[in-house]
Amino acid sequence: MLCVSNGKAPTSHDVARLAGVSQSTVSLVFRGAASGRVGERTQRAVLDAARRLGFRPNADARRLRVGGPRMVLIAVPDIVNPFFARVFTGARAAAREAGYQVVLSVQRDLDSVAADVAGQQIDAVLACSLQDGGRPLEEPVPAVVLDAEPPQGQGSVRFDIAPALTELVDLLYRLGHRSIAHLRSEVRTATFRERTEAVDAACAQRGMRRVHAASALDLDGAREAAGALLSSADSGGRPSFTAVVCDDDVLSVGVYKAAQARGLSVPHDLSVTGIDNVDLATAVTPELTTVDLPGEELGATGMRRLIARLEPRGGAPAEAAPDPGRQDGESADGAGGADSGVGVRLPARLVIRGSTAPPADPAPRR
Amino acid sequence: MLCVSNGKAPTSHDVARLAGVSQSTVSLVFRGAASGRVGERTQRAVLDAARRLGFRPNADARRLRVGGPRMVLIAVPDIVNPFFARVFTGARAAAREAGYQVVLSVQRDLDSVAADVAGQQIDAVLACSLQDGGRPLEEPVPAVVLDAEPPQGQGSVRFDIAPALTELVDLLYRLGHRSIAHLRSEVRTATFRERTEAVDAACAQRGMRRVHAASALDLDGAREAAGALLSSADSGGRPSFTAVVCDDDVLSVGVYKAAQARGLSVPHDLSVTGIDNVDLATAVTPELTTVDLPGEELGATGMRRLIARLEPRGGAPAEAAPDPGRQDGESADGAGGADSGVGVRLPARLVIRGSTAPPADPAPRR
DNA sequence: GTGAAAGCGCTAACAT
DNA sequence: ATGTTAGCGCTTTCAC
Repeated sequence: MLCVSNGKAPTSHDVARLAGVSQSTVSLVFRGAASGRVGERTQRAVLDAARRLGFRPNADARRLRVGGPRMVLIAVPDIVNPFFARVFTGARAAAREAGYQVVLSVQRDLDSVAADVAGQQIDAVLACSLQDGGRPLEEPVPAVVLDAEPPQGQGSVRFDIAPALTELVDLLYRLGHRSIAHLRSEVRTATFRERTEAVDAACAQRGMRRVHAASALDLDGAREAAGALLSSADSGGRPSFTAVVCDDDVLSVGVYKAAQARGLSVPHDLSVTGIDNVDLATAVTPELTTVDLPGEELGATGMRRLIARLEPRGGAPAEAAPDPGRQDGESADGAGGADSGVGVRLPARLVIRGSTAPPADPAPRR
Repeated sequence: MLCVSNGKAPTSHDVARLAGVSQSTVSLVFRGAASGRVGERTQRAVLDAARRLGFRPNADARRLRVGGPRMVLIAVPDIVNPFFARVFTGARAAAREAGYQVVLSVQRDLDSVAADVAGQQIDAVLACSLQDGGRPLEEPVPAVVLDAEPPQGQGSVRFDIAPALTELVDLLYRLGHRSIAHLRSEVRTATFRERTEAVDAACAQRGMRRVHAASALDLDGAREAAGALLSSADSGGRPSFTAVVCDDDVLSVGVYKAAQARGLSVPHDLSVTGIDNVDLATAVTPELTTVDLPGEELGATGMRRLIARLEPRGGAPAEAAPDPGRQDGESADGAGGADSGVGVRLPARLVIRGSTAPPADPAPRR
């Protein structure tokens, strides 16, 4: 390719000059609007010149002119985590369906997300599972948060996890468990606080004993935490509890591992449960009783709500107030335009599998 | 917020008018270049007017003027698959380190990727695991492909998987296995063809018998395929092989499940191996002997090579040929500028865990 | 300290 | 069938 190498990328003007045509002809050819308007020979000449220069139309200039499709940014803390990947997938599908472009931002703190928003032409933000305590996003960008406390009047979609967790504790109770452990996540977000509250409440209501431990959300951390938990024995070298309720499927697998290392069998010696229902849950033996969290649906629902806010009414409101100098006074309240029902909850569903069973007899086994 | 609602987004001009200043002052304020140049009062007035109008600077216009940071697009077929997520993560990290922005494209076919490339201002493409047979990307965008046949002179980074697989088969051989099954992926990409070739060659070399089956890359498909494989029994209701080599960890879990359903114990009755070394591999019992595929490293290496091609030399070549009319003649060869060593291979490593053991005695167990 | 003016590369009327 | 022209919204000298 003919490398101009004067440091700047070739423009349609350069192509026009090389091809011996005007710049607008180049534009016509590259937009595909050339059929019937530009001659065969000319088109070929343009394409040829473009190839030789390595010309690529400047997308920024094009968008500045025509106004590109709307873009929404989806922020998740960790795309390797299958749960977030599913949320992203669901949100992305809903966005595309509505004709929106999607950009992904993998970022833990809100400030970095804000930077990404400023750097690109973002029309709205869908933020998943952000740490508590962040301010909303000082920019006036419509946003909805997923799986987190709604920062202001921002709109949120979360799981309604308490009923399923109550049901889960009740299942354990009916199986005969009277003392359980709760392996919690160290992460301090709203959803995990809610899980703790739900488990605590359900136990209290049934008069069940309950001990705690917290762990990082990975296999190694979970194994370690679970090991410590199981070692806190009191009755003849066996733990004081007969079931472990975990905040996440990964934690449950850690418990499996720790139990196994101690010669405890799941579910015979120890019942275990998780939350999430990822692939792991059916890969392990016995398969894990868990609470299904439909991630795709969370993402899709959030995205639909966000888009609904972006497109105020059914049609385009033909009313125009061409006087831009008018005042409105009140700007303190509802900067984002609070719509009805800020804060939707999606049902979580208990999935019963083989990891829960009646507790073993006091007689030591093995 | 004072909603102008004439259909168009407010511009810096609108803000200027409302604030009673000139447009360039608004620009100064919004770039933060205002300190010492614009008065306190004026700044406040500008910010205020902006807030009331809901003004957000147009990123496209800004980039058109200033020339934004370079962007590279990373294309993967499925972001929920943890392997691709890891590749993306590695590539993204390498890109950011070099000051590049990253956009993700989750797309199976190359044409959709091309559309994404055209829609945004993309300077380069990193494409992972694309289906065979696609043309390179007709646009003159520098690209490198990951885990796939390099389409042209495009540059590629792949795993060198054959040595580890040979080592794996050899391990099985030394443990006493003489007849194995190979559970392959249905997906017909270069990497899976190579896996088959490596396994076949290693078996042939050692005079081991080998049967085949193919499966979709998910748990259900794998369970089914593995079930069929195990049912193809010949000697007293037991399969004719004593080990199953799988193209992917997920397939291995399917074999675990199918074996379990038939009362076969892993590794006692059946040795099983995988490829990938995802979380699943250590979650199952016994832990899976597998071939580790460092996804992050694949992504990072590919991205570094791509960026190296984007930045030709150490410094900026001050030489300028201001005559744009000059010809160069040859454009047929090396359109992308083939650099040394198109086609890097990253080592894959055998990880031995508990799922491989000597085959059981002919005497039926259980 | 603030404003006027010249583009960035492209598109879309409107001429020719 | 092709060329001319006027911007899109912003940044950035250079005057005042």
